[in-house]
Amino acid sequence: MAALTDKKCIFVVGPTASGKSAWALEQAEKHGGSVVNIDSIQFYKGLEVGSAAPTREDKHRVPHYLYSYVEAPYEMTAGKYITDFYKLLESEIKFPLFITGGTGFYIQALEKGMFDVEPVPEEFRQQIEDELEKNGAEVLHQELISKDPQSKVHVNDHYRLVRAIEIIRYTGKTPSELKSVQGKNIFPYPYIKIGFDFEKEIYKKRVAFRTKHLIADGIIEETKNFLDKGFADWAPLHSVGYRETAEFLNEGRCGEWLQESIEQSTMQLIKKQKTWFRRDSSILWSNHESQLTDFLS
RNA sequence: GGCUUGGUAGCUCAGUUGGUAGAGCAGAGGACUGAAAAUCCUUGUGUCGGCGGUUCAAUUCCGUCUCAAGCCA
Repeated sequence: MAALTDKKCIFVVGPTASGKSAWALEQAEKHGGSVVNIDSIQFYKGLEVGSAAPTREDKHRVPHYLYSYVEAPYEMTAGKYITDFYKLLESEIKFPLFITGGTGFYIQALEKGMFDVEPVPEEFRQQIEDELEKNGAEVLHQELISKDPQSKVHVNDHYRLVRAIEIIRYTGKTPSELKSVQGKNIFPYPYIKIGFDFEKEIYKKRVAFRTKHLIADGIIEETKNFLDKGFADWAPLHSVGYRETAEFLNEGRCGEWLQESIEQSTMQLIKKQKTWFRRDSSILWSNHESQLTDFLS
C-alpha cells in the first residue's frame, strides 16, 4: 500500500463543456492514473447521452470510476458520494486520480467534508414539511433565526429552511455551530484543483454543437425510457436537457424548440457553475500541464 | 379598396377613468454543508409605432399616416 502522500489527486473542475473531461482523460492516460467522476448527473445509469458522460472508448483507454452506477429510482446525495468515494479508494485503484466534474457542491463536500450528523429519519423531515405546508415558511424561518441568528437561509428557500430546522431539532446543534467545527471528513490526500473555463461566446458555440449531438445521439430515447417506466419525478430527470426533453415529449414541442431551450438552460448552468468556482481562489486556471507536472514530481 | 383588432422593456403581454408605466420570461450579479444540471436572493428609463390636434398636461382622447393579423369585397 502506498503512503498517504503518494496518493495524489487532481480535481479537474469547471463548467460543463469547458473541455475538462478530455484533458483529464489525456493526462490520466499519460500518467497511468484513473478518472473519478464528480458530476452529479453522470453518476446515473441510463443518462449517459444527455449528461455527455465518457464513452466506452474513453473508459477503455483509462479506468473510470463512479460513472453510471446509480439506478432509478435511487437518487444520489453528497453524503453517499463521499462514502462511495472512500470505499472506492480501499480497492486497487491507480493514482494519480483525476477527480473530474462540474458539481461545485460535491467538490466542496469531498474537499472540506460535511456536517457530522447522522441521517435524519424520513418521518422527522416529513413532520417539518407538514408544518411548512400548514403554518407557512415564516414560522419556521422565525424558529431558525431565533436559534441560529447567523443563518443566512432565506424564507423562500424552503429546501434549505427545512434542512436547517431538521438539523437543529434533531441534533440540538445549529448549522452555524456545526460549520465552526472542522468536519471530520476533510480530504486526506495531497491534491490540487485545476480549472477550465472559456469566454461566453466560445461556450455558446460549443453548447450549440454539443446540444445538436445530444439530440442526435439519443437524449430523447433516454428520457422516454424513464418516462415510460414511470420515473417522471426522478430528480435527475429534472436536470438540464432532460427536463426540456420531457417537455418536448409531453407538450409536443418542435425540434427547434428542443435545441434552443437545451442550449439556453445549458448556458444558465454554465453561468451558475462559473459563479461557484469564481469564489474558490485555490483553483489553478492556467498552465495546466506545468502545474500538473510540478504537483506530480 | 372597406371593416375589425392590434402595434408598450430583448420576447410574451398587463396597465394608465389624461398627471411620462409594470409582470413573467430572457439577460446580469450573488448565495450555496446529505435534492445541487436542484433550490433561492438581488437587479426593469422603455422616443408606451410616426406626425399633427384638443388640454395646464397625452402613452392614455381625436385626426391622420404606417406596419401586422383577421374578415368582407
